[in-house]
Amino acid sequence: MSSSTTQPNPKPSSGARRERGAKVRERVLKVATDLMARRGYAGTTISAISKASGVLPASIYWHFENKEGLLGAVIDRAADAWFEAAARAADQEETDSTPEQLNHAGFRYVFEEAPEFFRVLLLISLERRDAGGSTLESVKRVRARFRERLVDRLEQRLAGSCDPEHGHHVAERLASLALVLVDGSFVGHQIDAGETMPVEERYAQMSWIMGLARAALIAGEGGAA
Amino acid sequence: MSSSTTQPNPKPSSGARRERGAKVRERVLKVATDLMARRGYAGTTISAISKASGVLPASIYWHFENKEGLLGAVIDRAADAWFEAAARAADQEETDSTPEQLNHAGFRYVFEEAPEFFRVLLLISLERRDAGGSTLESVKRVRARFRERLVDRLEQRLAGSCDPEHGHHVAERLASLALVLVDGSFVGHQIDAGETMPVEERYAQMSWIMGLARAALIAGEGGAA
Amino acid sequence: MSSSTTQPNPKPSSGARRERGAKVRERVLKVATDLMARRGYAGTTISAISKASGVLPASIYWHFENKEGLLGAVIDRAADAWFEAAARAADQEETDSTPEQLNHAGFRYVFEEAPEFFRVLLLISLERRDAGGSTLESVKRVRARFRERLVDRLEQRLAGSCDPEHGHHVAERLASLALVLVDGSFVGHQIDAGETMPVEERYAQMSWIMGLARAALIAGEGGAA
Amino acid sequence: MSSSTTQPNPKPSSGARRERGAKVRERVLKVATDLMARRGYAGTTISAISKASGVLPASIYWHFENKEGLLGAVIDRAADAWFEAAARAADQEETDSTPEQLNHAGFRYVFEEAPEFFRVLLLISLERRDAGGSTLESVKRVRARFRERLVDRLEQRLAGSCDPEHGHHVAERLASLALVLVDGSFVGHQIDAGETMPVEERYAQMSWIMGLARAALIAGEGGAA
DNA sequence: TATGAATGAGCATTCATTCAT
DNA sequence: CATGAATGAATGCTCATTCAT
Repeated sequence: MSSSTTQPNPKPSSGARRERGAKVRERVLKVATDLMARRGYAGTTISAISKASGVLPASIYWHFENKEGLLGAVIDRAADAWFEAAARAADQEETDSTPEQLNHAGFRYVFEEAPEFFRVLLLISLERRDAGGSTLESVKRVRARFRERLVDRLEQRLAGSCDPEHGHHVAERLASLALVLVDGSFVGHQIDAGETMPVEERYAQMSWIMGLARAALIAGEGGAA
Repeated sequence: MSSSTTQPNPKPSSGARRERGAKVRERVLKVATDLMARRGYAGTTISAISKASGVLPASIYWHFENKEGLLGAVIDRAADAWFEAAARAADQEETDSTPEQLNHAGFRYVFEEAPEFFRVLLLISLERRDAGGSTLESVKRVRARFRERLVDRLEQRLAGSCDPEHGHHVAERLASLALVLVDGSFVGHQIDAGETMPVEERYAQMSWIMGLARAALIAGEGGAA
Repeated sequence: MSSSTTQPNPKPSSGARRERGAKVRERVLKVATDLMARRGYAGTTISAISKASGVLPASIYWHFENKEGLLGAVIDRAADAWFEAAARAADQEETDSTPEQLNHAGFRYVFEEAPEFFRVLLLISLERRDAGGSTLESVKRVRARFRERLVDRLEQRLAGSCDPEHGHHVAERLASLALVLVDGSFVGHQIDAGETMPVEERYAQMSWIMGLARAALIAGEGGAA
Repeated sequence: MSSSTTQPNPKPSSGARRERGAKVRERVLKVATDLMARRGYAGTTISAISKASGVLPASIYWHFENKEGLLGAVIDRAADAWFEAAARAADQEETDSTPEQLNHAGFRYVFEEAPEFFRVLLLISLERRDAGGSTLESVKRVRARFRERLVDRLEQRLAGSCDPEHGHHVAERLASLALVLVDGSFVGHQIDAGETMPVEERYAQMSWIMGLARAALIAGEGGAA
């Protein structure tokens, strides 16, 4: 997953050279992610990336086939970071008591420590809807995989509360809801920058709703679906 | 807010001529909204707008000072449309029974009939966060005003269910939640284009959650806030 | 001479109307002279003239056939002002005692009160050397006529000092010198804005040299020509 | 001052490649000087420079930051050429007998061989008076330095004719006069293109006046200052 | 691999000018 | 006469990209 979309010249070369090359590549990727997360794809120029990273344009083109390829790599990297955050959250899960509290660590990571990964995914998928290419597909894949993981986790948690079949259904509905809540909270947070609602409160709101929904679903009040 | 969209009669003048100008202005504005909603600000070129609208670039600059100024007009127009949708929804409200069902018409309008207004607001506020200028402020203002309206409406609806003071508090929390749900649903819908969840289902999900939250808040189970 | 080069629509019209039109024309001409004297012809745009004069571009085109025609009018006006200054200086001449002191009033007028007339002539003739058209010819004509006038005046003054034939020759050489001195002093003054040499000193320098040259020429030491 | 004109070896680098770049830069600079000297800054377009030099606009922008930056380089280059001419004239000075004859070679060089350097300095300083930026300052600096050089040279020449203190004063007055005469002669020559007065005659006139002024100043008849 | 230089298409914007009212 | 609107060519400049060293 992290071995990106396009990579024209990954010659083995001498070793130390290669390491330096990888470092340059990483620096470019970081800067590109930052810029694209703030200005979008079209608003981010190669020369801006060059200036901010100190890597000459021609060198950027040595590491990535073209701007589109660089975008692919940025997306892959964001996806990786996303799942890394999910994994990190999973490690702390043991201590959490209710399923709706899962991912507190992940939530904070995504919202506060490295929001550029989520931002870039969101922004790119809004901005490049009709620009042919695989970007939108990539984002969809990330989201689908994230959702699956969520469903699994929720299913395990619900194992004791209801029978397996019902459990799976409940897990799926909760996962969908979680996605909506995360998306909505993130967007709101990006727009108001915490002015109308601090991150912690957003998290609390989300947990609260997840709790209500879980209870309602287990009790059988499923709403419209 | 609706000032820049329609220019009734700034000067006595000839009439027919001015009218044609206003029509051109409106056509440009519509095309610009469409394009910016799909490609973002940076990705939308004046010449693309020109081609799609049939209005020459130089004429576009007669109607709008800048690309930036055009963006401002686009945002104002989107805001107007937004509140128009809200008003339209309010007219149908009488027949709805529960407060969480309010805005079904508005929801459908925004999600299906004219999603570009919401899209452009969302996209622009993500894309142009650090590009100085008033765009982000405009979007914030629209959202704040929308939220206030929601609070008012909800408060009226809750009048019978609890005492006024508590009612206001409940209305505010429900409004915040509604914003999160609308944002999240919209983003999800934009990304999956209805593949993983049809619009109706998204609306049902939202109503269901709003209902749960209302019940819980009235009962006093307020979650973390 | 003041009834300019091009004038597309001088319809007789109603009288009061015509007077207002003449005022507008004059305002445009004044602003155009100012701007062209500072930014040159190419650097002065119709819309800049419009903004500075409050006359709409379309109206400017009603008074002048095109930008080139406006330039012609500007030059004519500057020439008029130039000769007006010369005439004004001639009136005060009686009190002056030596021929080299003639034009003190004119000198001050041109250098301090209305330098834009000289400036525009100078600038345009440098700037538009190879832009076909009559501008350069106009400037040459002004200068030639000014020189003739100078020669006449000087000849009268020298009448008592030497025989007519010699007198004419001396007057011509003095006139040439005067032109060089005025040009050079003006250019220097425009560049240093009086910092290295105040206007009065420049005038004194010029008078001093004119005196030396007259004495030398009358005495028969004619230099190389 | 000569810094921006020639770029010897800022970095070790490949050599042949850089040399070609420097040549292109020089070609652009030459063409830009020519055009700006004839049409002024505003009248000289980048695409005109491109067409006349065979260098693509984008390449011009590789060598110069701006049109303004290009102008700066043009001015520096003109200043260099100016002092080069002065130096060339100084070499031939030994054979000249009187101080007023100094610079005959320089005079001819500036008036006939490479008048564009003087023209561009003159034209730009008239045209861009209120266009903020350092252009006017640059021209002032060039003129000041030129004047200092003149004063030095004249002082040496006058060493035998009068005491040092008086000599310095005389030299300063003669230098001021020389500047006026050169400016005026050049402007006149540019306007009439030698029609009313051939270059040689202008030079003779200037020498004659310088001789008269020197004699008068040494004799103590200093005019008004 | 990194660098200086080039390239051609495209960008936002302004130009001089015209026309109908 | 003045005004709002249009027009097409040009402007200064940046873009993504390539190439030779």
